[in-house]
Amino acid sequence: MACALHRTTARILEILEKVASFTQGITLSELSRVLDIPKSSLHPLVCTLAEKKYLIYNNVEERYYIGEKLFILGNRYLSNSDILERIKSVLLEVNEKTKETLYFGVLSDCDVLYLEKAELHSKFRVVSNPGNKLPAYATGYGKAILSQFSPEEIQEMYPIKDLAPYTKHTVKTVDGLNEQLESIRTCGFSYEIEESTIGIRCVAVPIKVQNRILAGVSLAVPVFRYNKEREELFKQLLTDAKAKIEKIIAEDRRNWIYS
Amino acid sequence: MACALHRTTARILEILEKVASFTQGITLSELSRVLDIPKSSLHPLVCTLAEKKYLIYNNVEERYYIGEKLFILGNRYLSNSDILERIKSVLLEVNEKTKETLYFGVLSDCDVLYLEKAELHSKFRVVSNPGNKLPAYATGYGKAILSQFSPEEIQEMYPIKDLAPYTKHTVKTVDGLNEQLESIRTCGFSYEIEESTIGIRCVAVPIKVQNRILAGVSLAVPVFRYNKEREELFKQLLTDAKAKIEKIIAEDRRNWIYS
DNA sequence: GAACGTTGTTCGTATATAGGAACATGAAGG
DNA sequence: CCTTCATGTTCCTATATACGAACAACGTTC
Repeated sequence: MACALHRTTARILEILEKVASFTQGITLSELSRVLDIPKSSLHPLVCTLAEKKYLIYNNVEERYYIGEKLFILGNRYLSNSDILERIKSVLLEVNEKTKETLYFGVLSDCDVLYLEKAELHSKFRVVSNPGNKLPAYATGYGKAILSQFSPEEIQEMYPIKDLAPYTKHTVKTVDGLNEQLESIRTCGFSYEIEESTIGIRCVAVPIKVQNRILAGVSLAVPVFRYNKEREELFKQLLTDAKAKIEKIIAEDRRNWIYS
Repeated sequence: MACALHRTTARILEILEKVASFTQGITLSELSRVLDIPKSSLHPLVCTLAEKKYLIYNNVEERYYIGEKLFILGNRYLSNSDILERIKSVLLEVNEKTKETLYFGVLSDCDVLYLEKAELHSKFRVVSNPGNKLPAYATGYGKAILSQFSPEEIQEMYPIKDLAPYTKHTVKTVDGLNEQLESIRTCGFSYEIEESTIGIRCVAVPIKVQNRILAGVSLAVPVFRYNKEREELFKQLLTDAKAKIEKIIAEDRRNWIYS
């Protein structure tokens, strides 16, 4: 796939992303400034985006918001493949047995992207929701996914020595991260103690396909419901879920290894 | 908002939508044919879309799939506004009391768009999922939303006399639909009996803001769990939920009426 | 193995679009 | 009331992009 980048296309995507990042909406002029694109160039673009409902233009406050069409298309990403549906049912099984929250996600650049979540309706704080990203090094299954990379590759991914701390328990250095990854490689499990969310611990496993780690499954538990016996149960259920999910992905006709 | 449409922007959106509609992926040439756009014009566009992860290009099968970025942006549509979060918690309350599935959605063109859903993990067939669209006339809360329009306006929305049947119980004519809408206007509730999904009945209420119906809430029940006593409970809970949701939306600073 | 199909890719120019400058509008400030 | 600072909108042309045609690389078919 040879790649001739296209300025206008890149701009449209920038517009969508920028508007989405402004929760309270953004005016045309403001958008022109932050993207460094002339207003007159932006104008027909945002008009078309609004016309097609990718953006919403609020006339009275003269601000653009993200539109419903992105929501509709975005959800196709999951519903197009029944794989994720089946993966979710595996998560639900574990959820029923443990009453704890399960996550399934993949690596997306240096972050981890939540795809599916299985939880009971709880009043507790949530770690995250599908569609969100968190730094891979700050999450249990993020580290599980990272564990496929050598210390050198990790160094490349994080050129700066110090990792931005997500909570006060987040691993702070690349060296520290590499130590943890080594331990994951030997025992097969990844642990996280309040590194992404205060009050929450995680146990996670990597999901391998064709000997490459593509995804991870994590079980998140409030610290006060965590103990050694339950940890054993979690690990057993996760090992079971891991096998099922790897089977689901392996059976799929679609090629998961692309470059 | 004056509108000068932009061809390239419209094309990019067409590409995204078309690729999303092909579950099993689509090749560049195929895309060129269905969109009637030259391959050479498409090429830099899809390259950029793939580069930015709005599409995924599978090298080995030479097919484009919908990418993760759309999923990420799409979910912002919901999470950007805490309104929907709060609306969902209202749905969850009703769900806990009834153990039945709740939907919240809005009108999108002539269809109804599911935004939120509250359900127990059940083995039952699902009516739909957030992000999906169904014909408004085939669903309980779709008809609740439609009930704000006069028979003349409905005629305009559905120029053809016969409505495409979704199931064998779907209302078949515009006149029949108008009769149902009249009854909704008088009693305040909308009923659906296996019109969108065989085996499922719905009771729904319209959500009014500034005297305009903007959305609807629906409670979906398997037919065998439906009876007159429960219907009374459903109607009472829905009336309660309706008031809460209308209050949530009314308190919001954001203008929900834009044109 | 030659002929035809498919795929993606490249190139040059005809054409559509980008963007500076100017304009219309309204709100805030002196 | 005039000025200043926002907003969105329009116009014209320099410029970037679209697209036909030709190409390369595979797979099938006869």
